[in-house]
Amino acid sequence: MRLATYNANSIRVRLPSVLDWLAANQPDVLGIQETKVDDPEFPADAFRDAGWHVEFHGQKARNGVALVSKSAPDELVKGLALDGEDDRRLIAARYGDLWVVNTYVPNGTQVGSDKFEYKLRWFDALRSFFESRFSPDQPVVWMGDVNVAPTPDDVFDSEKHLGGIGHHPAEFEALAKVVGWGWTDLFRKFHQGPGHYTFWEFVIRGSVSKNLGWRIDHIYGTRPVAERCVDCRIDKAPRLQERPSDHTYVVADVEGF
DNA sequence: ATGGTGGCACCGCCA
Repeated sequence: MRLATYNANSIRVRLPSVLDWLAANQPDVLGIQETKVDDPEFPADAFRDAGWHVEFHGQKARNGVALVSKSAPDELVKGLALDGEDDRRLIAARYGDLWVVNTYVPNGTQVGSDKFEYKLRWFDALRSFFESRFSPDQPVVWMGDVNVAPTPDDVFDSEKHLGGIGHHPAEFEALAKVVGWGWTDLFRKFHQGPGHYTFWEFVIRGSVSKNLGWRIDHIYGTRPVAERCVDCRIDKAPRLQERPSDHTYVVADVEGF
């Protein structure tokens, strides 16, 4: 089973490169975040014409998530119950024995803002989601843009960014509470140390070649998944050099399922 | 170098 995650920052703009990547890499499930399109406008036919199943939960202009897969999901969940809002940041599906949860965690915009508080509450609601629906003993994958670089190794110049958005102790704590439910960071099972990033500063020229980045796109597995995970790697998006705002794919290979 | 880019909306907002 090959699993992958990708922040598209507009699925309509990235559609050709995503279809190329799917054909070349043949994942069983790809989770996409920031599709930025309302469901009626989602380019579903393009995926289906290429032989993929696709499920999506989006909105106009921002947020939005999708799951592309080789086989059709057996169960589907859309949205995270929070403040009675129509959440468009979570989509989850069961493929046989394996559940895959794909999330786009709120960015938070600015430390101390209402959006920052919302981000922290969103993490709390996500932990409740996992608690109420799954057991850490069953095979579950959680993937997506977590919008937090949780350790000094996960962002360039940690000292400079500590206390700022994406690298704040309150975010570390909120993410740790979710991870503490029973998740293993699959990338860190295989790679340690600094410099492994999935997203680069988009307003600094040459940020990609200077590796001024963040590791904010993660794939987690419960123990049954982590035990069978044989590789997890970062695969730079095809047009990354031209478009530093592109995130990259994170790919995990798991035996079985 | 306290700058700068990109997508989508709309005449700014968000990342």
